[in-house]
This record gives sequence, C-alpha cells and structure tokens, in this order.
Amino acid sequence: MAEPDFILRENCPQRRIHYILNGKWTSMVLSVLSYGPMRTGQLERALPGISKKMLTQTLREVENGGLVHREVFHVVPPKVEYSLTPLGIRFVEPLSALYDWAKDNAAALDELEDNLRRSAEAASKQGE
Amino acid sequence: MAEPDFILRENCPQRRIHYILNGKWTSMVLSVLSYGPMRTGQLERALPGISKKMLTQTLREVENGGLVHREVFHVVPPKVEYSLTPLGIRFVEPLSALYDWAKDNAAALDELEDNLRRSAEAASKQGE
DNA sequence: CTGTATCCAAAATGATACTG
DNA sequence: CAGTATCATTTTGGATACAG
Repeated sequence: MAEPDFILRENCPQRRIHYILNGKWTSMVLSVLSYGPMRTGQLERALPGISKKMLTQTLREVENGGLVHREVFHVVPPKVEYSLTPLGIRFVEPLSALYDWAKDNAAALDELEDNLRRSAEAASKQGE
Repeated sequence: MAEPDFILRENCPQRRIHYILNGKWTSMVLSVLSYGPMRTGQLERALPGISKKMLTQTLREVENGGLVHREVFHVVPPKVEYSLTPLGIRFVEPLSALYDWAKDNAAALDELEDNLRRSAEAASKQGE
C-alpha cells in the first residue's frame, strides 16, 4: 500500500529543489543571468542591496553547482563575466515561471502583505 | 528610457514572492495542505523532520497571512484542522508548478548535487 | 492532541578594510 | 574592477519542559 502523495520525505525532489531557493540571492542571481552573460558590476547593480560578500559567495556557489560559468579576461582593469551553463538554463526555467507568476499576481502579494501587517498590528495592540 | 528588465528592485514582485519561499517549511506546508484539509498530527507526519515548534510557527505565519484557515473543534481530545483559503490556493499554484518541475527533473538535481559534492571534496583536498 | 515558552546552537547575512 | 578575509550581528531553527 503506497504512501499518500502529500508526504514530503527528506530526500524528495520537492525538498531538494529548495537548495536554490534557500539562499537569499541565489535564485535572483540566476534569474538576472538568464538575460545574458554579465559582469560582476552589472550583477551588483541589477540586485540593489546585495553586499559584495553575498554576491561573490552566491556566485561561487552556483559556479560550484555547475549552474554558472565564470570567465576571466586578463586585462586591466580586470574583467570577469558570468553566464548560465546548460544546466543553469534548466534551473532557470521553473524560476522564471515562478517570477512570472509573481509579476502577474502582484495583487495577491499585496493582499498577503496587508494581512501580515494587520496581524502584526493586532499583536502589538495586545502589549499596550 | 526604461531600465532593463533584469533589474530586481527591492520591492519588485520577484523579491516579494520570496516571502513564502524563505522559511524552511512554509512552501512545503502549503503544498501538503493543497491535498486537502489536515489535522496538526497529519501535517507533522507529512513533513518528516519538522519540529513541533517550526510546525506551529509556520502555521501561524500562513494563517496570519490569510493563506490558511484554522478551525478548532472543541472535543476531547482537542482537534484542529487546517485548510487553504482562496488566497492560499492561489499561492499554491506556482508552488505546485515548481514542485512538479522538481519531480520531473530529479536528474538535474542529482547533477547539481554531484557538482557541489565534487567541488567540496576538491576544496578539502587543498587543506591536507 | 495541540500548543506555548525558553533556552540555546547554528546558519545566514552584512559592514568594512584590505589586496592585486 | 574584482575579490578576499574578518568580525559582528541577525535570523533561524531545534530540544525540551510544561499546559489546556
């Protein structure tokens, strides 16, 4: 007798996909790179608020995962270009779908955030 | 002159959707509930490894966000049932797509994890 | 069975100064 | 321009004991 579909075991694909969702910036870096190869500085400007440390760290991770290719041009000033690998392109697919949904459903996001705000206010009222 | 599409500003939908992706369990809880209303204990068993604290905390969050409805039955022993609200159902849509992709692309996940493992081994070789 | 409160450990992120 | 290293901080998660 098979287990119900809704059980999410420790090593099921649904949990494993969270690898690219866990990091605060990972999926956004991949998404930006889906628009084409980009230099470090461009990536930095495409992700307002990211720190230099997190940018480098995230890029190393996706590079280690084989999702992104790093190419160094030995010129002055130094130039480094990042681009998606074929594997990286596969992973961008579901991410783009998710982001497209987000763009098309900003109203739902508003609603969610309004609800959270209201519930936070209600909670703080208690403490007065 | 408009900005490039790939710029992800602080309050763009692509960043805001990460609200439901950030928590370690949030999206999985929603996914499980998409199979139908469920009691606390069922949810716990559907998510092996989740602690009681995280389960409650996650449920409170999605409840506050208006994604999940909590219904208490005043019986002994106590019974509480959770179910998706209409808003919650909307959010499950892109999540299911993501999870379906993961199930269909386990090979890509393997490849990613192999790459990461290899790069970790290579890194530790350095330190010997 | 369901839920709360604490205390604690670990992980993720950020600011900054420095190097080639 | 690109990257490293370090330190401090914040966030997150989990174990446990207790309560209705």
